[in-house]
Amino acid sequence: MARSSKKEARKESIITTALKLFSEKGFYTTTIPDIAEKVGMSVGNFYNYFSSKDILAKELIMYISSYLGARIREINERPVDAKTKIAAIVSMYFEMATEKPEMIEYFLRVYLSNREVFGEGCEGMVCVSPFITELMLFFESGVASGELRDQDFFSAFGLFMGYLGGMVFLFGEKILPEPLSYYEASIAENIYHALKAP
Amino acid sequence: MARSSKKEARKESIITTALKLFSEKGFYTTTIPDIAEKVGMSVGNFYNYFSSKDILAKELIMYISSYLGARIREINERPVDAKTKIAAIVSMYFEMATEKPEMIEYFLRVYLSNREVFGEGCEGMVCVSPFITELMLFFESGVASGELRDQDFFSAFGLFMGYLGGMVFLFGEKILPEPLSYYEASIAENIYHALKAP
Amino acid sequence: MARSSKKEARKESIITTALKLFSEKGFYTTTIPDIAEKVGMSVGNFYNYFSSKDILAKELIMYISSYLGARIREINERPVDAKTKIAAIVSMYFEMATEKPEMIEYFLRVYLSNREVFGEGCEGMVCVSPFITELMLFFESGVASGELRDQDFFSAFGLFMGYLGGMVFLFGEKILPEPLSYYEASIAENIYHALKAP
Amino acid sequence: MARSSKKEARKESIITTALKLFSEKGFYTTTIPDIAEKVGMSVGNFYNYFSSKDILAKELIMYISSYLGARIREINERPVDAKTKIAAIVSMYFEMATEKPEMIEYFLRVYLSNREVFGEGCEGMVCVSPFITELMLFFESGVASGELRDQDFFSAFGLFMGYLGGMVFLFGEKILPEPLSYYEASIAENIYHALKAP
DNA sequence: GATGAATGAGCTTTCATTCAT
DNA sequence: AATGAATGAAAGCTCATTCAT
Repeated sequence: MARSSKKEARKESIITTALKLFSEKGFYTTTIPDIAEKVGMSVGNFYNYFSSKDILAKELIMYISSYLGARIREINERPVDAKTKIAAIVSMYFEMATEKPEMIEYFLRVYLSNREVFGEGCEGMVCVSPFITELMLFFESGVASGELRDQDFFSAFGLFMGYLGGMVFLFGEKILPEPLSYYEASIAENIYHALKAP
Repeated sequence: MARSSKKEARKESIITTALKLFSEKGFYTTTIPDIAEKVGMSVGNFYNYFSSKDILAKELIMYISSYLGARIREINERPVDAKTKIAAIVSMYFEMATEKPEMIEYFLRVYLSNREVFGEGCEGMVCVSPFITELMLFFESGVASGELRDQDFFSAFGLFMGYLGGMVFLFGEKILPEPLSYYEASIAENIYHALKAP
Repeated sequence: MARSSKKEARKESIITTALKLFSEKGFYTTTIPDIAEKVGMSVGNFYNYFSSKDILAKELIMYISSYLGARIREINERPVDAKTKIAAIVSMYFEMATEKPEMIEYFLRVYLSNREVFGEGCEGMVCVSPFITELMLFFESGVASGELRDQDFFSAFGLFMGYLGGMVFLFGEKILPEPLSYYEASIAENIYHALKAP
Repeated sequence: MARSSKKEARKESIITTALKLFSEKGFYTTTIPDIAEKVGMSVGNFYNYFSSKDILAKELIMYISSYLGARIREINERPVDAKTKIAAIVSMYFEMATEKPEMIEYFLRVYLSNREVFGEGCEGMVCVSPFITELMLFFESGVASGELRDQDFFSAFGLFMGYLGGMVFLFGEKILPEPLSYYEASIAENIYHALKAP
């Protein structure tokens, strides 16, 4: 147990480090030696944990998707109306982008932009399904309760993810004159207006 | 004159080809030999037109930004209300994404996701300003005429670009069950609801 | 005693497995982890039995040579003429190549083709002497009895081993249209004609 | 023309060098840097001539097979009897093994012993057919003229190649007490006895 | 005796870029 | 303006071997 838990910890450590490096420097400009060195491990040993760079990348996106999915699920389960949930999701997303920017940056800059890497094994949205599923549940329950307009799911999903992603991009590029939290309220409002039932 | 116009044509040909390759295969997986070969030119000669791969990448994004900016300007100049303009912009954007996907894909997958490359020379939004400027003009005139709510520009900009970009991503990943045009109306409506004055 | 016999069994198990893997996949493309895994043993423990990959290789060839030598000795001891012995040797060799191909394949593909590995410790024919010695005895007794022409030993030895080895190669490459046994008679005849006294 | 002939010369130089190194040190223990250095070329440039180590290996065996085939064809065309041709082939083979040992050593130690490498692209005997074809022609014409016994081709082929190969092996291992030429006559005689019509 | 994580040197291959022609 | 051979640094990955447990 000491054995396996130590190995588990080391694996976790690679995940954290790789996430940081990939999201900061990009997938192709981050090398395995970079990662190994920052973890404090030999290059050879890295491959005892992940059998290739691509496989590491795929495990990372699944890790992130589960994490994000869990955060949204938690919001979904609250006994509040859709408007409040929207605000909570925006707030949570921006908080993550501010405090753990690696995750969202990885999602936006590595996962979405490097098809070649996530090709096989991540067809469609498999690698990202926990997160999408939760968003779908949120939307459907809002429609069911009559709060949200019954529209195509992808129109709604694109709005949510594109909008939030776009803001985080602008933030990451240091283009926004204010911190993300500054925009929270107006964005939540915009989304609510866009989705609410007439 | 014949001289320089031939050179200009050759340069244009590199731009077109590189755009296609970068947007299809990504920046790092496209090599200079790839580009040169497809243009029908030697590798050495390529460097007579662009002094490095990075510089080519930067010229490309400026080329795209000008093109997109011009298309929006043309819409801005029409004597119609903001709601109609929104519909026209969405329509134009999706038409481009469908017919000349290279441009928008390049913007989303190469420009937005490879900081390292566009670092110096494209600080802030310089490389993309023609396009942003036009969007800003659209928004300001809508506010001035009382049609749109007076809100932070970036909240509005992020909505526009993030939303449209997100949809094109989903389309590019072949996740959308319908063609982009199918979503046009509902997306324009969502944007209008999000931005309109109360 | 239980101890050491268990160790002996484990060592035998490594030998058998390594023989199979080396002869199938080649020396350099077979790794110690490959062997250890197939034996059901840890990599570290492997080194308690053989102190290096090269040493394992050398022990294998000696193991094979002893085995082959013993089979020929047994034929040598039969009270029959040289012609019959030739047939018996050919038959035994092909039978082995058909039923335990590892041994002969190892001899042909690993031992004969990887000098670097068998360099020191196997100079000349030390690692293979039991087998050669027996063949020499066969030849000398045939000459002594007047059945075989008195010629240079190596001319005769090369004929024997080269011919049989060549056929097994062709067989291993699946080039022979028939099973080895099909050629047995004509090959024994060819060898006999080549060696017999005028 | 100057261009391409210079490139051709450089390619020839790689072939010669690689042949020497592979046959001396083995396929896996010879590295691309080894080859490049000995040719006086950068590692990168090597790949402008051969797109992989495996492909180099395959081109080498075809090069050798053509060469050997041509030498045998020349003998086949002489207006002499089969016995004389056998002597000529043995002599030619041993001369090559003595003066250009790389070729025959490569054939024996690299081609015959590294299936993995010559797998696809060299199925059956495609990579070696010019040489085999000539030997087949020799044999068939000997049978047609009534000089040689009509037997299975592979029995005869294995005798020829195995025997000669075996001798060269012994020679390469420095096991033969005499130079190859010493054995020439007796070997040609053995082969003739083995193959001749009764 | 047994484990398997860890090391580190080295391998094949790639590619932006240069430069003699 | 045009060619493409040449460079060299660096990348991803492998593997025999060691060693703390």
